[in-house]
Parts: sequence; structure tokens; C-alpha cells
Amino acid sequence: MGLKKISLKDIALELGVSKSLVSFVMNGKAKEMRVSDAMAEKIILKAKQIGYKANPMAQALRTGKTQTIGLIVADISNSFYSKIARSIENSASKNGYHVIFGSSDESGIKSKELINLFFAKRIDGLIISPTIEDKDHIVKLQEHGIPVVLIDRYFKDIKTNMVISNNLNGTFHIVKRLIENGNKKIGFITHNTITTATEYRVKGYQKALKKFGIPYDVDIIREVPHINNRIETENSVRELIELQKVDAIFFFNNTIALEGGKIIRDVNKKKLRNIEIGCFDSSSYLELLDVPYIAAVQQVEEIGNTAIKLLFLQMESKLNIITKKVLKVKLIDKL
Amino acid sequence: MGLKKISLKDIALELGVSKSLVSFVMNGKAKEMRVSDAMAEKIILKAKQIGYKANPMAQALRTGKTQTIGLIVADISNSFYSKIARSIENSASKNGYHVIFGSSDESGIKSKELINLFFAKRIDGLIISPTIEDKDHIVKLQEHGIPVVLIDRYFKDIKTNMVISNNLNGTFHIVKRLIENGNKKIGFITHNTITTATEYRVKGYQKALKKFGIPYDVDIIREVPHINNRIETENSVRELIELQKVDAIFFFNNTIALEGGKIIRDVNKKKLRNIEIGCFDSSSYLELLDVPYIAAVQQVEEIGNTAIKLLFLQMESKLNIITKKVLKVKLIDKL
DNA sequence: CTGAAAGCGCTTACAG
DNA sequence: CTGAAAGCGCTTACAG
Repeated sequence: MGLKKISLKDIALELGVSKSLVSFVMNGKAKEMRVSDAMAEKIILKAKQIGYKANPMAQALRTGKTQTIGLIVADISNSFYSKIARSIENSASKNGYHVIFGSSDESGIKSKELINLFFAKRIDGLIISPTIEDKDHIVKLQEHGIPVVLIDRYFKDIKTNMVISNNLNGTFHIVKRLIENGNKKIGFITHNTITTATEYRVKGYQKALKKFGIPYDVDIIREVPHINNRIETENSVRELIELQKVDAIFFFNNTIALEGGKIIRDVNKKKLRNIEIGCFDSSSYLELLDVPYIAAVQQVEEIGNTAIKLLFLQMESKLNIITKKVLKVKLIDKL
Repeated sequence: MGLKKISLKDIALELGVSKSLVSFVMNGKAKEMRVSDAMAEKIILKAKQIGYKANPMAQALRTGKTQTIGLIVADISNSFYSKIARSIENSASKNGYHVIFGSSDESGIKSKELINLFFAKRIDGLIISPTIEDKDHIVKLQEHGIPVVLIDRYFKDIKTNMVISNNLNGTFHIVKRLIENGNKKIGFITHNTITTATEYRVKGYQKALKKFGIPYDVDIIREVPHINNRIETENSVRELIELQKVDAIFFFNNTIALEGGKIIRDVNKKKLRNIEIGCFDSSSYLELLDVPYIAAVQQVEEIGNTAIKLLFLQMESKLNIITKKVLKVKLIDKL
């Protein structure tokens, strides 16, 4: 079933003109093609009357452009990524594009599958928070002429546009502040994924320790899975506090900080100790914990906005140099 | 630029057979069309060798099917919706479909625009959390043969498949429990949007009051915007507590409850009062508040799973009756 | 200024 | 079992 679809031909037939003419007018090329104003108006009117809408599949087949942008993230249900998705959606729809999305769960296999799938779907551009395994696929995509923008993490040895936060600097300032506040032994709970984001947060941590002559101690660094990590996080926090006797803990991100923070809150409440928290990224929920913390807030919306802006520039071939946009983070100090 | 695209013709040419034959084999119709096994194998092998991928635009143009599902929600960056999006994505991708999404911000204008846009994009089906203004557009979509599944709210006077939570019952049990716990005056902070979700939560609230002979008092009902409602929520909570002297407050959802909950926590902390919280929907953050609460948790993932299941059934014309799936909510009692 | 025609890459009746 | 051909609905060089 379904109502009759109307095409260019219907308008052309009703008006007794050629499809070409109608196509030109509908695509705003009336002036360029020197179609008479009267004719153009007649066509536009008729199109509106019978409710003509160009078939995007036919256009895509003909032009090779699908007006579709792909977005691949670790998990669309994670608020960091869903906020980015939202800001990308806003810009995209303003420009007549729509967004298809996929979640990789930080799995290289899934991520590469998604890239292949989106490539097969003929996306016009891709914004991706890649896993370490995606490099070759991304290079290939670019070789096929498909613009790519990386977000959150990147590859040092391939040329791609990217938008990231200043991980090293943000972490450095958090840990520095923790040290200045009197903490000598600062634990670190990080993800087990291998990305530049994890790498540079570790570097920022090390840099701060070094500045104050505090030795880097692998015994107080813990890695937890990027998902379903509640148990590991809780255990790690307990170990760091009870066995390693840390004064403070720096968390890789707010999800982990919240899990671990509950343990810390309970410890602090019992007046056993007063553990302080450092956290990359923040959320309004962190303050609910009622634990002294310092956090570096990412400009999440801006990551999405900048990424799509860079993507559009590439798509219009107006971006001639590789752009690496490093966004500042904002410190929230509740120590 | 871009590498050479390979088409059916390339395989046909290389193998000296017709495109039809290749098409049949690639679509798994070899047996049906009685293509010889040897030929089928040869074609499949060659396709793999030269990396053939059917052009979905051409397929879509020819078949009228785009393998695309539309998802329209109030806000993809809201975790309720992004979790639903994730479960829809999972099922869709397993079945070779991809998902395009749009956020309406509860605006009828935006929502209708999105429906039109997605219709023009020739989606094969739509899952939507509609605004009250979307009714006619949804009916029209269905008349065009496009399957639709509503989530979270619905229209009583049109026939559509839907997945919702048991709003009335969930609310009833929350408020009932609050009353049984000794609260006599229970405020209600709800959204200003007009949906069946808001309607039935109000009805559940009223039903519970009635059961215990407590009069329904409009002075302790407050409406706040669905978004950016921090100030309104805080003010409403303060008014209800200070002026109206309520014993407890029932919140429409967890976003509002968290904003309002901070105020309540402070009040309780100062030992001024001991206000209890009721909340439709919950989150792990609610417990951080350290305020006595009772919440009804929605089966968020199941909403997405059921919606996409119903959509696929419709798309396969295997759903002959309108299905209204009402999911139970789970009570979390921390009073 | 305008029309006829080719072609994007498929699928699928139709004919052998 | 297999091939030639039409057609989905566009855009765009080409010819007048």
C-alpha cells in the first residue's frame, strides 16, 4: 500500500515542460540556467500544490551524496557521547544532513564493522571516537575521499582532523592542586583502554608528581574496565585506601569517580580518614557526594560543534590543513 | 577523488555473465532461481576478491526500502532516551538496519518537521515519543504505509502500536507508600508538557489520595518546564516546603527530583524537617542524595527492545492487531 | 531559454 | 538455467 509517490515527471507532465527544467528550478538553479521568472514561479507553485518532494535516494544515486553523517562512539547511552551526539545533530539538521550512529563499546571489532557498514551506506562524512584498532580503516576511508574527524582521542601517525580536550594539562592541574593541598600519596584509577586520552591523563599525572619530586608508584595505579566496572572500581578504591594508604585518588572520568566516590564518602563519614578526589570531567552529581573534590570539566557541546564544523569544512573542501583542535578544560575546585 | 567504485557490472563483465545472475546470487536467491552451484560459488568468490558491496542507494531507489529506521525523542542527550536509543541501535544493526535520530525538545513544530524530514528521507519505520501536536502527521505516515511505534506516551483516539510504562499504577504505589509512611500532605512537581505520561501520573497521584480520603489540593501541585528548569524546580520545592508545609514531594521524573532533592537534602540536614521524596524513574544518583525516597524504575532498555520488535513485526506485516505494551515499573523503597 | 537523452547501480518481470 | 531490457527518480552534459 502507500499513497502515490509524486516525481519530477508529474510536474513536468502537468505543466507540459521537460523534467530538466523542473529539476533546475527545484534546485534553485533557475537564474543560473536562465529559466524565465514566470516559468520558475509556475513550477514552484505546482510543486507546492501537489506536494512534490525530491526522492533523496535518486539524488544520492545520481550525485553520490547521501546527506548523511556517521557518528561512531563508544556508547551512545553514555552522557558524554549523547551530549556530543545532540550538538552534532543540531548542526547537521540545520544544514540538511541527518546523522546515523553506532556504538563500538570500545571494541575494535565492532568499531571496524561500523566503519565498514557506514562506508557501505555511503556516508558523506564520519565523526568517530576511535579504538586503537581503527587506524587502517580510517586511513582507507580518507583515501576513498570521505572526510573524517576524530573526537576524544587520535592517532599520532596519521593525518586527520580532530577535536580533543587538553588531557595532559587538565590532569596536571588537578593533581598539582591535590598535592598543594597537602596530599602526598595520590592514587590513580584509570581505564584499561589504550587511547591518547588515557595516555595523556597518565602523563599529566606523572608531570605533576615530578614537579613536586614525588616518585611515580605503579602500586597505586589501578586499571578498571571501561564498562560494568563497579566491582573493580570499588575494590580498587578500598585497596588504595586500606592497603596503600593513599591521601587522595584521581579518577579517569566521572563515571568511575561516582562509583569510587561512594566508598570514599563512607570512609570520610566515619571520620576514619579524609580522602580527597580528583576527577577528569565532572557532573552535577559529583557534588551530591559531599566529598572534597577537584574536577576538570570538558566542553562537551563544543567538542560536537567543532567536530561537525571541521567535517563540513572538509566536505566543502575548504579545509586545506589538518586541524587539531585542543579544547581547554575548566577546573571546579571543591577541596 | 575517491577510489573506483565497483558495481554488479564489474563482476558480470569479469565473469562473462549477466548482471541479473550476479544480482540473484548476491541476494541469496541462487537456489530459488536455480543458478548452478558452481556458478554461484564463482560469483561469490569474485565478489569477495574485488570487494564488491551493493550500492544501497540504488537498491533503495529500486526497492523503495532504505533499511533506515527513524527515532524521534524529546532529547537524545537525556539519558532516558539515549538508553532507549542504544537498545534500538543494537536490534537494528543486528537486522541490517541503521538508525537516524532527531530531538524535538518537546516542541510540536520541531517534532512535525522531523517527521516530515524523515518521511522525505524514506525511512522504513519510525519510533517516536510524540508531542501532542504530532497526531495528524503520524496518521498520515501510517496511511503512507510506514510502520510507527509510539514510546512513552500515546494518543487515545488513533490506532498505533506503542510501548509505555505503567504510569498510573507506578505513581499510585509510590504515593500510597508515602501516605502509609505517615505523610499527609504530599506535593507534586510535574512537567508542563501535555502527554499521556503526565496525565496518568497525575491520575495515579489522585487515585492514591482518594483511597486514603486525602483531598486533592491544586495549591501543592507545581508545573515546571521540561528543560532548563532548575530555578523553577528549586523555587517550587521551597514554596511547597516553606509556605505549603508539605510532608513529602512526588517528582515527575528523576531529573527534576535531583534538582529538587538538593534543596530537600539541605532542609533535612539542618534538622528543620524530614521531607521524603517520591519519584517516577530512578537513577543511581538519587541514592547519593541521602534523602529518604521511593522511586518507580522504568524498564528503559525493554522499552527500546519492545518498540523495535513491534516495528519489525509491522514491517514484515506480521502484526495484525494493534499492540499496546504496558511495561511494569519496579519500586525502590528507601524510606 | 528549453528538451531529449544518458546514466547513477540496482532488481525483476519477461523471454528464451 | 541464463540474458537483455525496463525502470526506480533523479541530474547534467549536450544539442538546439
